[in-house]
Amino acid sequence: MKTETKKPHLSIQAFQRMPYYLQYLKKIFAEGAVNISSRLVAQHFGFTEIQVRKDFAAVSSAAGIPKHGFDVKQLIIDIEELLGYRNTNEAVLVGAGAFGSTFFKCDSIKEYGLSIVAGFDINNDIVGKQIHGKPVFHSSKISELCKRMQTHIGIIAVPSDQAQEACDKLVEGGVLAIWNFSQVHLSVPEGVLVQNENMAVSLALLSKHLQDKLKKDEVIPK
Amino acid sequence: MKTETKKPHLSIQAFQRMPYYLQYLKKIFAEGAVNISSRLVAQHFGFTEIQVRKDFAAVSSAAGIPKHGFDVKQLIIDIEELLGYRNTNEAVLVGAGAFGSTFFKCDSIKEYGLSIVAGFDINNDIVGKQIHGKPVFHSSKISELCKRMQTHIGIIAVPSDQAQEACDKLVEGGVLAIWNFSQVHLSVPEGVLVQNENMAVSLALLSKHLQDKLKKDEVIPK
DNA sequence: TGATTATCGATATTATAATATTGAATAAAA
DNA sequence: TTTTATTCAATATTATAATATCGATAATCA
Repeated sequence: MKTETKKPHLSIQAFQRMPYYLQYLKKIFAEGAVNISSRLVAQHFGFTEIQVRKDFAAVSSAAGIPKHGFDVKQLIIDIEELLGYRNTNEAVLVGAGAFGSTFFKCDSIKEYGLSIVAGFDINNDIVGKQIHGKPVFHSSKISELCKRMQTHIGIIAVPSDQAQEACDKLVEGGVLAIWNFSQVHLSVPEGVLVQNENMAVSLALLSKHLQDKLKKDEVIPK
Repeated sequence: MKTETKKPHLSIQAFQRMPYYLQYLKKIFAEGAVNISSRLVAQHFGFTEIQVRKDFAAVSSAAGIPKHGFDVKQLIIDIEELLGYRNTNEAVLVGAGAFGSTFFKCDSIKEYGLSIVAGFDINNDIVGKQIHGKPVFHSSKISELCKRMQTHIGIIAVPSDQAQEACDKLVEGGVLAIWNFSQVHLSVPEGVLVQNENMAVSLALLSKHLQDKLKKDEVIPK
């Protein structure tokens, strides 16, 4: 009898932990592990085991077994399914300069189901050329080409003052998800997702921790 | 009489919004704005005005004035102070290959108070050379040189299977904050911060949104 | 076969963050 | 000077996520 367990709600936070679980599970599976307990997983990541159990319960089709733990292989299948690494998504890149063009040669992107099919830029030195085998068009063509190619993902790697304009063109071209590497907030209509990758935010967190730490050690030296 | 307002607690979420506020405030200040109301800021970012007021209250030394709003210049000063953009932090880069070396030429990093002073790698083709004027040493020297240079920030840009080892060496060298671009969880002793920059996580979020969106539009076409 | 123990799932509690409500303050207009 | 519109601050509420508690289950061992 198949006990089709109703999956609990998966929070955004939990969703973001999934790639980490997946990477770890794949590693221990390759090393021969068949079962894994929530306690061991929790120890590895520094989480609580309750959290790990809840996370697994929210994605897994098979329940854990007392004294045995969870089926590693099944978990891998379920998480890969959830993350959608199977189906490949096509994306375009806006801003193919020094920073942006690194995306063309970045292999790990492919691994996670993203394929960059074209680049756009306003610099005439690179427009019309190919970078790592991918064509670079002028930015004025963004909407037109996105529509024609049915592309739904856009990567923004242009300077901040050009980001909103690039974003608008992508949206006009039917793009539904934007990976934003500029440092500005992007306004988009409802239904379009902006995923921000903001260096300034990360650096602020690093810098704050460091300042707090150094100040503390100064006052209370061991 | 100076009303020294006791600042409310600043949540991590709120802290991460600060770089966005700062960028926006600087822009409107350059355009001549002296005061700004929480409503306008909220509109720009798609936040609620209550949230904006709370965020500002948590960092600003000056309260907002009814009918006038907040002093733009004062906010800029307060947020810059909070984020620590004034003082520069020195960092080392582990993994100076195709991806890692882009950090050397990345200008925006400097702007946010980070200066990369050296790189490390295990590839003998680049060890001993200079990339964009910065020396690249062999990875076996990480701890030793970090100690000598008193560096407290490390950037990890090596393949996943080498990340934990690199991390350990940095920690041994006295590094207190690690910017992790690998896709694995890093174990560190208490007191050391790991800031993850995980492409897999972002791509998962993008991919999920897209799948949900496309599936929905398929079922309920407009 | 029965006791033991590791591990699970479900429910309850607490912590954190976002939003709604209310009343007060202030600049500008009447 | 009084009124009005706007915007603020403080408190209360709700939403979200993390953690703690407890009873149940299944493999192991006596």
